[in-house]
Amino acid sequence: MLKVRFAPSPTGSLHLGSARTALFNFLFAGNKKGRFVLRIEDSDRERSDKKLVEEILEDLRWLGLQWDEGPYFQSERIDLYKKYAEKLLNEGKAYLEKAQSAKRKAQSAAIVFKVHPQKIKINDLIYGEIEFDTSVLKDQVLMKSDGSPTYNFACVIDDHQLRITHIIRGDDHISNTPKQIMFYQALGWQIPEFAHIPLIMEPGGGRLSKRYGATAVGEYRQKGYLSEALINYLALLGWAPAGTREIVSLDEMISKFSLSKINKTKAIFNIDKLNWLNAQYIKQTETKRMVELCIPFLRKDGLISNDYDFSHLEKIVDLFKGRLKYLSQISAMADYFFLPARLKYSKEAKTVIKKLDKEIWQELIKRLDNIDDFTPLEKAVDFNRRSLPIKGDGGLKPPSPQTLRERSSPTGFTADNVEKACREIIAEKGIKGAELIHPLRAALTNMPVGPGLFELISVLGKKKAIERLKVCLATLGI
RNA sequence: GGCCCCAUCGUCUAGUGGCCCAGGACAUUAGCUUCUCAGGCUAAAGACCGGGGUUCGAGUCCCCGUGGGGCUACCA
Repeated sequence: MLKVRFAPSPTGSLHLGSARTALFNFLFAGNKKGRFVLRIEDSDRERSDKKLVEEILEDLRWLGLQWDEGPYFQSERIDLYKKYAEKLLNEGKAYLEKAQSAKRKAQSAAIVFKVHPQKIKINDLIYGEIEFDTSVLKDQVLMKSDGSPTYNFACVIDDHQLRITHIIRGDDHISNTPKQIMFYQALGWQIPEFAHIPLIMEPGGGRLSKRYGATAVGEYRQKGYLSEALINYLALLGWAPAGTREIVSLDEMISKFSLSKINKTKAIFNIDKLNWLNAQYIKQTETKRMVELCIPFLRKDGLISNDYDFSHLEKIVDLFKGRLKYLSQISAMADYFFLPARLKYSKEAKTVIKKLDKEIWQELIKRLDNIDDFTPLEKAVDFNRRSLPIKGDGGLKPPSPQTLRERSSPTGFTADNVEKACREIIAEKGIKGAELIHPLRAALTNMPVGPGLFELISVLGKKKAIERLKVCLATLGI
């Protein structure tokens, strides 16, 4: 049975580079119908944090990288490491070394592995043949004097015990491989296959670090990246499916995945391309799901409360779906749909608004007001019948006129009708479209940019639109 | 310093000796679309690190140089 593992250490949040390592393990296991094991390398008690473990698990689940087995914790397996270290000690393959410094005086001795000179050759599934000479290596500590195992030793014991067949990890571990192979040899264990994947670098060169920007998966989630987009981007960094398509689903990646297609070159992280991919995914996503994804951001920014109107949100989100790079942008882009009429305008907005004559403003309000906001009654009844989620039509109570009015679809106040009204004024007053449209946008949104104005007004609704225009004109003394 | 790894447009990559005067994507620039921005569409610009070999033929194989990265902990 083919088995791989992902073994993060909880000394920090899940890093993008680690996430990519997890992804490649996941893809390989999926492609080969093997098992994907999760192991937490928390043998360094001082630097490990329980809270971070939970966070890492959550990030992995969010990414859709569900493991088949585990998580195992190294901290719970100390006896195991000790047992094998003592075995090597008894066989004369390791020796005790008394602590040198005064600081470690009270502690017991470390168990140190005796390194014998030899040539070790590995056949890396990505890099190919690599040869090492162990004569340049110092003797290796197995168990520290505080009783905890060193990384390389614990790693070997665990990978063997867990029957890991393929070790896929970052290429910063290449130099650790010969050390680990010596342990496998000394213990008489079968050596697994190795595949080292290149690290992710930051634009200036050097490992991707906080200096550059967000490096933790959680930060991208919080900013409103879709997990599919992040996965897609990470996969594309160092691996390319056949063909020229860039947007690839997780299932497709699994079926097409192959370790031999992974590049040996380290890849530089590029936020622009991630943004582009994320925008593509946002555009593709069904509006209903987009609303659900946006709700937490709108709530966090205090724009909606518990009793939001889902169908209205759908219309708003639809307006911005094609313009978002990531979800958290929605609040700043769409806040005017949620906030009360504006009393303060930017200098630029004021200037634009004042360019339109008072009488045109008045005419505009009149025309908008003349657009019928409600569906004829019969249609409204139909609409309600279809939309009320009550089983068995027979038991349906006729809605009150009040409910009917509230629930009726505002089919009259459409983008088309709003545009018609505006175009009429434009034609009658002999002005250019932009001369009316820009001030109107500024008055309604205080923004120089945004979605198509007529659609925007339609979604804003007749009542709100007119109220805002009136408040605006009063405030600016027009 | 020692050991190990890597090297195609600014970035991610395709390319496994002839299909490559090197293809795609992001970013950039220009045009079109339009009420703005975004988007969409079209086009342009842009790379085989350098030097030696091998071969009829090299981005592709070998060597050297240069550059980048990793390891060199009782960190993982």
